[in-house]
Amino acid sequence: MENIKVPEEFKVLISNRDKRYVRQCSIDCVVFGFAQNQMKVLLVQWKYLDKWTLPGGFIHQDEPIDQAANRILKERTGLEKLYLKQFATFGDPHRSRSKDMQQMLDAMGIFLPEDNWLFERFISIGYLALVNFDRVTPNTDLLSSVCGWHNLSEIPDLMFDHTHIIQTALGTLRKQLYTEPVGKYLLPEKFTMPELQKLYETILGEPLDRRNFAKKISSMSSVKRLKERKSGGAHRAPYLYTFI
Amino acid sequence: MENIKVPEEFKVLISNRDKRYVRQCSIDCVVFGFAQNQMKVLLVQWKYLDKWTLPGGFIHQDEPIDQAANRILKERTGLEKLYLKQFATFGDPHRSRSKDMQQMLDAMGIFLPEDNWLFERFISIGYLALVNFDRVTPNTDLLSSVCGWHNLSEIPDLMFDHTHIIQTALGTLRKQLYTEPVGKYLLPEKFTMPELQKLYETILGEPLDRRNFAKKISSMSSVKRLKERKSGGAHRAPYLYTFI
DNA sequence: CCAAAAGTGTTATTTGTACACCCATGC
DNA sequence: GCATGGGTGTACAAATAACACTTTTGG
Repeated sequence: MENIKVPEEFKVLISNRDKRYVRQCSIDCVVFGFAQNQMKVLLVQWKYLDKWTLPGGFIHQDEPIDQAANRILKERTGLEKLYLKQFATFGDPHRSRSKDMQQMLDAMGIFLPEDNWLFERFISIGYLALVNFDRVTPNTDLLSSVCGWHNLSEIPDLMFDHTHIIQTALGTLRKQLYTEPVGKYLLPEKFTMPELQKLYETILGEPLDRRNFAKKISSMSSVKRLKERKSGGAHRAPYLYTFI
Repeated sequence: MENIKVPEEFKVLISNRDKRYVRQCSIDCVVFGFAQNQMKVLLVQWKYLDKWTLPGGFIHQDEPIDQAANRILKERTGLEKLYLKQFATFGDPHRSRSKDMQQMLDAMGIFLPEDNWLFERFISIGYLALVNFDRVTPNTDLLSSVCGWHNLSEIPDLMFDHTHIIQTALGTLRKQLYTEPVGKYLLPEKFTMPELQKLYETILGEPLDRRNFAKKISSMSSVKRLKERKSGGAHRAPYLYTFI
């Protein structure tokens, strides 16, 4: 373990937590993207450990929680503005599983007293984000070796209760499908009706009728058909649409 | 102020907070009841102060948050089982308004250092409860002089952001009106169709058509019409219904 | 000209909404 | 017998669901 180099500033942070952060509260973000006809979730892999988590962080003492979630995701995705909504708060006392935390610290060669704040119970506020896949530049930080997309259907083993958090977020997204313009955030500015339909089918996990879907979407005032068509593909060129 | 008698155990609790509770996290409950054709909200008035708040409390370190909310409400209402759902988490850094807290302590003749935990920022998890008005026995505790029902339309000035929390809870309740069997929790076991309709109209704040309402409710499999009618009232005796 | 995808319209069913008359009861 | 509230049905409109053919394009 001696050859592992843990950044000094990290050691300071975790061994002597400063008072900048709200105690025992954290934020976990489920960032959904859509690409290659798959729903994607942004995950972070921890250095010195082969485990993944959701991107998350802590809340500054003077910071609104929505703003904290935005800050955390700006660091991870490079995006300043994105669809971001609180969807649930997770407060099982065993959700943080200090064993996972211990394992991570062991892997880094860091040994902390039992009363260190990292072993405290955390209550986590879950945020659901929708982003345009192509605009995201996943960023690592001091503690993470990889930050990247995973297919929602092939999520690796996650630490803590993060699998459960993703499932809850997906349920929330499904409920909101026809009340929030999810395509506006998940698709590029211009998109075709079949692309939008595929997005809906992927989120719902079931096929939809093309004609009824087009009718339903066309009745939404926020979706506008452009004069252009998407050229380049094989077969008949589909119209492009955009959200106003 | 010298003649105010503050319980000794309370002084111990607030001046030297024990480690039983999760730091900087609290729970606030919006308890809705229905009586006299009015929506009611349970509020607590603080001793030595003329201000009201929602019933709330803190979370034990080893306690799931849903269980904490249940414990808090059992103390306040006497009810073990009630409809109780997390609906949002409130995390504005100024929501707890330490000025309110200071005023309360001043009124009690208690002077605490600035770094006392009571002046910390609190992030509060909002719970929405639906209860049968008649089954509730509102209870006071060490710190509260009154715990009682208020008409939702005549809520007094509340401390902190509790007015906002109630508004958010009401919005949540309205959205859930036709997906959750709210009558099951807000009305007595047996009720009439006009009573149920009045409940819905009160929550929505708008009149509904009698025939269409009855049709809609009758199509729900969870509502059953009994053979009995409600006797005693003037005019034609209405049928009784119940949730299965 | 053929395969593959995109565009479009009609019908039947269900759901929602508007609306009026008769019935039971207490006074 | 009348005022009040409770029970019920029908007709129209809107939304939903099922379903098939034609057009465009590349190869």
